[in-house]
Amino acid sequence: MKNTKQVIMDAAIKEISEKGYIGATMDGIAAKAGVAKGTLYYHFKTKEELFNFLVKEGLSMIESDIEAAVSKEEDIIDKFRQLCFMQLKIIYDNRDFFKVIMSQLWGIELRQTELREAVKGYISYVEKYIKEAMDEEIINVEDPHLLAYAFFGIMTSVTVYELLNNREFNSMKDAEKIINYTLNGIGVKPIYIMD
Amino acid sequence: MKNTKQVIMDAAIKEISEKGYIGATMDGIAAKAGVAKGTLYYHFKTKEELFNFLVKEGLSMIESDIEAAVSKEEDIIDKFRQLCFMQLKIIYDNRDFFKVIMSQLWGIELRQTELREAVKGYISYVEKYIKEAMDEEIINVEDPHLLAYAFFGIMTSVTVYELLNNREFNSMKDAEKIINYTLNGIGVKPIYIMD
DNA sequence: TTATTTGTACTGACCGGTCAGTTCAGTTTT
DNA sequence: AAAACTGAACTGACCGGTCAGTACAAATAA
Repeated sequence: MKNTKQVIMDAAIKEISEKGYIGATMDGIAAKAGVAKGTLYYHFKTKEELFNFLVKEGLSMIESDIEAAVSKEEDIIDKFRQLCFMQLKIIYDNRDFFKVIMSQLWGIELRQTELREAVKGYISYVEKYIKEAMDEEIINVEDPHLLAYAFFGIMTSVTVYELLNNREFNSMKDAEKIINYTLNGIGVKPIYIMD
Repeated sequence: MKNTKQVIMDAAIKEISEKGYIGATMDGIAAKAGVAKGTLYYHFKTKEELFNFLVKEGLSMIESDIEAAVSKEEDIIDKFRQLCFMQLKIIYDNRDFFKVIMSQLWGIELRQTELREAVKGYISYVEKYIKEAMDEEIINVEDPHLLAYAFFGIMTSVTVYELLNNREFNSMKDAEKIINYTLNGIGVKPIYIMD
């Protein structure tokens, strides 16, 4: 039998990804988890606590997965490639979790501002690699901070893409395309805009 | 005196951008609009109807604004530049509306699947321009469909960026950078990943 | 024994939606 | 001109359903 806390968290991710934080009900989560409502409150004091725990767990899991894959590579180009690829893969594999993040990123409630801080931390982590790649002259960007966000945006689009076309995202192949666009751009020849 | 329906819609955008659709209350919207709750129901049958109306209005407003700016340009390069720039500008200028869209894009409720269809339509509209730019050999992409989504993702990141750094996004300057990355890429030299 | 889980029943705050009534700028009647 | 009427816009108290969280006695697992 699986760990109850984990079962509850998976159910919560599913429920919240479908209905949003407020729309998700504790009864619904209990039903999806196949446990009694009391069990939820045995493991988590409140709905809010369940949510915060789930976010923290999920993000740190993702970060360590990426770290593991990236640090394994020796070559800096391979590292950067891995970073891009792993992000796409993990987001695709954890679509529901990512939907939870995306849907809860925008408001002014405490849980949302806290979530944003957590995401900010994650983006900084990516930025670190961008800077590293810059130092090694693999890539060349004027504003690595802005780029880290643009990067995050591209990742987002994967989930949007899959959601809007409900066709399976071919992570291997499509990741390759996106990495290619990112590195080489889409312009036929360099075009400098406005100055 | 301003049009009441418009006042209500502005208030609703503000409220929903802060609390999400379910978190937003009709009482809260009424308070923000400075009208009685009954007035809301005089103009809109239900909360859902108010939301749908607001989304439809907002998206079509954005599309026509972009269309106006883009079609004004003669040169195809200028058109593409305008498309990029206008998207960034409009999203930045209508942050709250965009937050509403982003927070409601993810669930399985009817209003959410409908919203996704609307956004899908908008992305197709952008894709049309990408294809046009391809035909004119301004840009070169293997998969314009995927690119249109990546494009959408980059736009997203603008709002995330501003939200996470609560610093003003310098739309003119930062849009330029993003357009530049998009066209030229960030790679120092072409790198072909995995094959 | 102790920790965990169950299921039922309950509470009370909150919120979408209702509706009887108000306000008031016109319009018609006398 | 004064009185009576109309209808669109608006008001806010109220009702009914929903749901987070509580309570707890009994069962099961470790």
